[in-house]
Amino acid sequence: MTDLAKAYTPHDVEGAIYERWLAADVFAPDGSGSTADPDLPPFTIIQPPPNITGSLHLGHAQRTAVEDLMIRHARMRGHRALFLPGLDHASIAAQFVLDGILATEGESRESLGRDRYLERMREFVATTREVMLGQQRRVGGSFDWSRLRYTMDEGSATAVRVAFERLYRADLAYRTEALVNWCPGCRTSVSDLEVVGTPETGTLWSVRYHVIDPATGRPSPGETITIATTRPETILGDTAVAVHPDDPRYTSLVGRLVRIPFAERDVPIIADDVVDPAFGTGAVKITPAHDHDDHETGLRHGLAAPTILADDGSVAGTGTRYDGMDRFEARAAIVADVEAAGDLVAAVPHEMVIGRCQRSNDIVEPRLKTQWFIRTTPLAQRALEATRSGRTRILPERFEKTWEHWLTDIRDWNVSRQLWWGHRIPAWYCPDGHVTVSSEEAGPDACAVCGRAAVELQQDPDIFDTWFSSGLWPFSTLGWPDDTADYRTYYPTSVMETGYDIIFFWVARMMMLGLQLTDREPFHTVYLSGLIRDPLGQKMSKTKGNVVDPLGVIDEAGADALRFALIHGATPGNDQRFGPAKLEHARNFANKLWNATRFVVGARPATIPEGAERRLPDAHHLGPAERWLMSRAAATTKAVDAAMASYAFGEVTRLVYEAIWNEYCDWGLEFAKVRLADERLGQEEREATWWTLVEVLDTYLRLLHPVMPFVTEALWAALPHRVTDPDLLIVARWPGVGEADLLVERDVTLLIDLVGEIRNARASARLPASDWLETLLYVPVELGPTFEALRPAIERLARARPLQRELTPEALGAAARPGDLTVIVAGGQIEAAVRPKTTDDDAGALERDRLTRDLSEAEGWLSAARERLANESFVSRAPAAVVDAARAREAELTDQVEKLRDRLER
RNA sequence: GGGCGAUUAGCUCAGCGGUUAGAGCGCACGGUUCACAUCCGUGAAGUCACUGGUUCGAAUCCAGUAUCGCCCACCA
Repeated sequence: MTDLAKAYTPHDVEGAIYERWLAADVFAPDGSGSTADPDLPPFTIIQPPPNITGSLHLGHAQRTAVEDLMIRHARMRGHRALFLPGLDHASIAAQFVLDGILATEGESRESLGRDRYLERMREFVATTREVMLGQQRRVGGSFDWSRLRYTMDEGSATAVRVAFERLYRADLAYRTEALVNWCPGCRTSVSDLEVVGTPETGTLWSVRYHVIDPATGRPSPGETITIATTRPETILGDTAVAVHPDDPRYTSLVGRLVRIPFAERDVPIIADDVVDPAFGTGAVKITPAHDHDDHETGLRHGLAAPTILADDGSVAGTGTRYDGMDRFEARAAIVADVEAAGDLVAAVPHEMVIGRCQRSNDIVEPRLKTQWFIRTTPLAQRALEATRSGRTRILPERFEKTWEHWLTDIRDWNVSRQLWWGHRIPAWYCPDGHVTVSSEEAGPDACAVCGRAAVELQQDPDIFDTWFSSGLWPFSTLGWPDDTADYRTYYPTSVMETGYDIIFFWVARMMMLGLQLTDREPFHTVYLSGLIRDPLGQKMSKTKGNVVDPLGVIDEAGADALRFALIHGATPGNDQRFGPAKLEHARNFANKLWNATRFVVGARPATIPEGAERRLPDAHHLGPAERWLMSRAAATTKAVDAAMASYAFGEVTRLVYEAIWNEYCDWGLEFAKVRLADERLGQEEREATWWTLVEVLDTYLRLLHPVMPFVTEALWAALPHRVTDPDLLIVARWPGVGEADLLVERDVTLLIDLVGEIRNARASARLPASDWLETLLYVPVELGPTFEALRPAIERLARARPLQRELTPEALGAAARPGDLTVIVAGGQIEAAVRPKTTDDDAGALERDRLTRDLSEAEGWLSAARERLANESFVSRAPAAVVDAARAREAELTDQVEKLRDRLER
């Protein structure tokens, strides 16, 4: 049982509660503690698996908070809610981390060799994996830990092999020599997505090539063609010079040969449309093995494509003195040599976009390699159909445009990586070059083409892009390719929540692979969160040192506060800044809730025994405040349901925050305090009041639970429960929408306004806050019963006592004295005269100031309202309800102005 | 070169066709009333970036402009 005598300390509350949930086995949808209704469809979220070598950052915490919110809501609604946790082996990222550690030990990938390196990686990963999992627990994610998965576990390995084999058989995976993005720093190819275009100022060198005299086969004196290049080292790989076919400057040279410096190779001058005559010199060197455009050009013209770079980015195989130099060293040397030869025509600064490796920041070199590719166009077509048909929805909707654009122009996906940590590509090659793809764990028995024995086959040394296994995540985690019970029950999943920054990397790949391999959309909704930024709006990064550790935040303010802060005021797809102010706001809210509950529990009338079974408040004994509370709870529940249905989670927190703080605590508890202490009331009334507080608080705890699971669970335990309630809030039912009582809402709102106006009048006149002041007041007959029921509370909240009620406005006017403060609520529906203990000129002047201010304000609104109603089109075209409301408003303002004028003239 | 987003109170952000545009923080003034000073009360503070248009009515819809940010793109 939660000890409410103590002050709220999140740390004490949270640790114990997670253990209770685990012990009760409520996380698994089929766990012993589940209260799910098997007739309802299941609700599944497969969490984007965090990197196994990483540590939790705010982005992870946000992800878990949002996903867990949806999961807990679905669970309370009675769905079998599966929140499947996982870890990603993060091939290249993990190797990057481990390589850094090895470097400090004087070791390297090469020094260890593949087997020892992988052994070392497995040890490393074994130590890091628990860190991330423990952190996910602290955030409060209600994961089904019994279904924990890992992208390098056996299930994933099988899924990867089977997926690849099926793609191969469907001719959607192919092996070919192609230009790939090579990162010399990482010694692997990377996908187009991992190349980051970086604007930089380079140099555009103009170099004179010598044209060959066909008669002598030697450079013709005086005949040259000047090419422009930003990468002079690639001269060594040139196999042509291209000009535009319609460029008159070069027409005569087309078809001639030109000598490539240093390489001493004579290559043709060709004509091709790709050349822009206006750029540079209008003549382009063609290096088919190291440039995307040139590669295409080379294919069109049947050019050779010599590779001039080694894996580490050094020049190799050119037979020149540059062999062995790093590419940038070679560049400098070549420029110097060209200049020495008198062939450097110009060198001008040039703004350009350089492709850098997302991981190592090294400059990526296009390079020819024989690798595996996924044929994406047919897959993308199906993915596009999924969103176009609405079978899968992307939120916020605007990202569908980005999605469309990318999938429409998609290029084939290079999935081979020359790394070690990851899933080995299940392709074997026989000495004759035949390819055998097999999903068998032990590999094929024989070459699929020529039947050579397995011993003669060599497996491809490469591994898959880490996103290949991630792309299978929604179904590989549920047992696919086997037709398991989990797969049948929980696939397709429901919502895929992730950051918009990996929509292509991951979401698109899951969609493409999911549709191809399972024939279903892997989820019906993609919810894209924004990124978390620091208080200055900068992206959080280790190098900037502005990364916030969620665990530190949780230690300080609690996971509930962290979750609330991350969800409150955020909208999907929009970045949000995160700082101490938001966290403090959230923690204060948790504290408020704690104290409110403490009050309710402590306010139990003595006639109700401790531990009494929950009772619905007896409708006959409810006062207006109680009915108001119940009606407001119904309205809030309805609004929260609407917000949940539209994934407006920031709106959910706003609604519940306001209902709890500004309605329940500010007014509900204050009204109740008076009524619970009112000796003139019967036992039934006092009990009904208390049961109302319990009932409404119970509703709000349920509504808030998905956002702040720990504190709500702890507090709920301190409230009496219904017989049908489970032991834990996490598996309790989401509240139904109760009945609205609009009449009582209107009346109570008026009386709340009255208290506010009296307080305002007193504060404006600078009367001591603690004074009880004699007050005369007029309340219309129809409001009478409500007023009388709340009179003791109004007296106390307004510190207005004695409170003398007059029967008519005229009687009030006659009884009021000069010096009394004038209070007019809602155009005079309620009026009051508050009598200061002493009158002085200062107070009188302040009072006149206030009334004058009120008057001019009211006059402004009134003239606006009249203008509006004077507009013929408004009256005839606007909906009747709007016009009626405007008329009522005008009438009210007219009264207000009249009364204020009257009062000021006296 | 395309595309997207943002621009609302001093700051951080909600709101995205209907009376007087909201919150938190900050600010000013006042509070030791038995849930909470992680609190309570009162208040000040905004031509909703700009220009046009649609509409009875626009912060909200449309078009354009400006500034900032992001994504995509093979011009050497």
